[in-house]
Amino acid sequence: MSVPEKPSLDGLEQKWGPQWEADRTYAFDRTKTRGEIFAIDTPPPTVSGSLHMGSVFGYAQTDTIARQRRMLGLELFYPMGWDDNGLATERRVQNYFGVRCDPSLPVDPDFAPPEKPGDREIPIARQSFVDLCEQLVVEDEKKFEELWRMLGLSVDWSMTYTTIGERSRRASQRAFLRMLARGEAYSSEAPTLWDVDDRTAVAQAELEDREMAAAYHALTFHGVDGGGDVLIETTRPELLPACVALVAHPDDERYRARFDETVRTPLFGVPVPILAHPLADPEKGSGIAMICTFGDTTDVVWWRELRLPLRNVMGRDGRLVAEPPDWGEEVGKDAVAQYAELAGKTAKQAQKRIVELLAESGELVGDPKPIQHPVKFYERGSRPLEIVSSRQWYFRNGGREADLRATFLARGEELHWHPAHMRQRYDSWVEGLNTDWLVSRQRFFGVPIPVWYPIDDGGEPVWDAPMLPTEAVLPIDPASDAPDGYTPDQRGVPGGFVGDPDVMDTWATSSLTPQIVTGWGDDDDLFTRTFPMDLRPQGPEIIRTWLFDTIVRAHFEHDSLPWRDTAINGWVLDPDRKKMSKSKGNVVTPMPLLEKHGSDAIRYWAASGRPGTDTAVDEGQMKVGRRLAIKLLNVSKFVLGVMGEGPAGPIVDPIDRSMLTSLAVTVEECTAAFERYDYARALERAERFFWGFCDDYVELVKHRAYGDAAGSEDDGAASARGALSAALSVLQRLFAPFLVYVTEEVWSWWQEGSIHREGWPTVAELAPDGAPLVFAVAAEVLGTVRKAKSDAKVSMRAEVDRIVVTDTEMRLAALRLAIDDVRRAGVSASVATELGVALAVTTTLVEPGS
RNA sequence: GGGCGGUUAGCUCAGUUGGUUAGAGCGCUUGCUCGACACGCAAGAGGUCGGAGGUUCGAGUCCUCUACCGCCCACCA
Repeated sequence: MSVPEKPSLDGLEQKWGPQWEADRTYAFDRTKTRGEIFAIDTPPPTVSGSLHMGSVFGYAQTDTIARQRRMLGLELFYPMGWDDNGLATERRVQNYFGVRCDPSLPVDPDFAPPEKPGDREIPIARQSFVDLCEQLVVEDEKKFEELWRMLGLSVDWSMTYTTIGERSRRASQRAFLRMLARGEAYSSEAPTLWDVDDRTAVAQAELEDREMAAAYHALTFHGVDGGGDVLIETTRPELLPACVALVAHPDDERYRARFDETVRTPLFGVPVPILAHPLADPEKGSGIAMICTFGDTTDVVWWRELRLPLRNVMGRDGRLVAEPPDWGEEVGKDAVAQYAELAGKTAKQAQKRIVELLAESGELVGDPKPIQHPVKFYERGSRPLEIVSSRQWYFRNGGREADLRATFLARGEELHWHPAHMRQRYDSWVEGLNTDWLVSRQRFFGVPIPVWYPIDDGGEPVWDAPMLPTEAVLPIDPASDAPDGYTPDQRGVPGGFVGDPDVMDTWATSSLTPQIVTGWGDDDDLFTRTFPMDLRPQGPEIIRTWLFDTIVRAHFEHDSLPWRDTAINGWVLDPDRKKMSKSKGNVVTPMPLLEKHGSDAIRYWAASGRPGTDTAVDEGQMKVGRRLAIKLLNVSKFVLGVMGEGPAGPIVDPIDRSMLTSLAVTVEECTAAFERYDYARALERAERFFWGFCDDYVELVKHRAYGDAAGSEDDGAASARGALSAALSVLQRLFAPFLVYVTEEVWSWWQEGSIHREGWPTVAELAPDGAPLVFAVAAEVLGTVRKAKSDAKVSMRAEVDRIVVTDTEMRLAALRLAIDDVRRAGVSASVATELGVALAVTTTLVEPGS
């Protein structure tokens, strides 16, 4: 046994981190079988610069559960990954180096990124861009691992994966091919939500609404064959050249007589029909809307259901296309001339110009009326999404099939949610799905879609006849590999082939993390030992993406859930309880806080946040955690100190057994709480007992434990030492999942091996038959004596002549069993008891000088 | 428009199936250097548990209505 003279928290991270690594304390033993393993599908954090407090919060909570399960004797399968593929990384590379990917450029072998990003982004070849992405993520991932190690996450770092890594690409492409073979993946030319800055399609799951200022513009459509003018209101007058119809509600009396009539658009004079559709809202604007291809998703529904023609004007760069759409033969040159005023302009510029033109022609009625309305954005985007028609790959997810939606709702019910109410978010998301999952992205740093297309004799790709690789050759890159039966020089020539230019969305790969980490398809032995996994911990904001998508993939591939339980952590708020966001500049970075308060203190803060409950970054709470850790150092030093005074045990004294019984109750509560994934309650229970143990029990028995009682040694002293050491062992282990460094330190003072590989405390190892009242009453009496001394403003060491305790017979009987400990803890000459109805204590202090 | 969560001491939060004078930490006040602990210890002040009604012997805890805050979802011309 070796206890430092002056215990300290400083340097514990640097001392134990390398030790755990050297001892392989958290290494996974793959000889264990499925029932002996607890498998956690750890979220791979997005690699985009730095981790934030929200990640620290969630991962620290998960780690407490991992550690408690490990102490229960389960073998932890707990790998960490980095989600480095995708647009987040591309964005970061663009900003970090000041470059932009232009896939039309050839590779410049001498290319080197600028020292500092310039004012204008430098266009570079695809491969050069991908190289920079790979270079930067390696840097970032090093920093991420450093932080996680400092935080004390008990992952097996030898199993780390990345979503751009070879294993992930192989799994992702294999799953894609299998879904294609089963008809769960398909490609289709269709209207698609499009980000004009990133120049890629985006999925429903990546949308967010933002309140934007706009204005209703009232426009006159002209009746033909004697029909009167029709007034419509629109927020997007610039899409007038894309107008294909007007639409009103079938029951709307104002327009009922005019359905199927033709009117002509203002400025362009294009004939369009007036149609009826129940989605038209009589309350909105003038009750009749213009349908354009496409202003919003409602236009898409109308266009599809009313079988309208396509008149696209919006280009993929967010500017109106050069040529006007096909308006039919009877529309004259004037219309083409009017359109030339708009061609090449952004939506905003075009709107300004067309409003001027409409005002001049007198077809704009009154002034535009400003409104605020929600507009769809890509969640990372800065300009509103447009809708363009394009060929894309989709995975079926129930967006177009009610049966499949019902299947996924049932999967949601099958999953155990912690807290349970988080399932509501899943349900409302699945119920609200309206398209299949769009997985292709017109981007560069991602898993390529493993498909080629033949090129016909006319030089056009045959999109409907994709050529596929065999699973054995995966992963492939269709941009550099050639399909079977072709040679590389046939790329891009008639009769040759072309690779699919797109990559998969990052979620199309990260939705396979359970398959990737468990070795699906690569390591069948590991797979059967670990899949389906036990727990998916994650944040609430990615239920609709990561959690749902992962369920979709496992359902199709394995006809099962990917995991049994999910624990959804809360959101982290800034110290003023505002949502943290980079744009607000209130993001708190973790490393300075870890260095200031210590890892255990940060973990304590995180574990104090209830499951699923939003929690503010609170340095006060971190200080409390630090204080707890210090207390654990000191009380451990005390207990181990008195153990050096003489033999420990057997535990025969009633108050010793009473304390241990009370601790046994705490152990039960902590164990039950952890079973429900409620680490916060477990911490709170352990902590509550611990402070009572330090403040009351230790004070009550310390004199006896020192062996001062009847000279040298007696049974009482041995009993106290036995109880103190039994309690210390249990308490150190109860705190081990939370305060990982300090518990390892104090454990090392008197035990062999890591505390993190010790058994979780059990009721059986404590005295389950003590009378809880003995310790409780003794502590209460001691408290009143302390109050008397405090009121008298004297030291707690001040001598007392006489303590008289009045209470009920039952409580007095309990007290008598500990009366000598109470007398000495109170520094009193005597303790007398008197029968009464409730606790009352008179404390007679020895007069100073008497 | 639909749904979920929250509203308890100045602040941040506990309060498990309804049960004696509602808890903790921080902050505040007053003391205390005693053989674990001044990165400490002890004691104290401070709340009619958002509002209204109801069930019950008894409600912070259950029911109804309501206000406010946060979030999720929604076809948003």
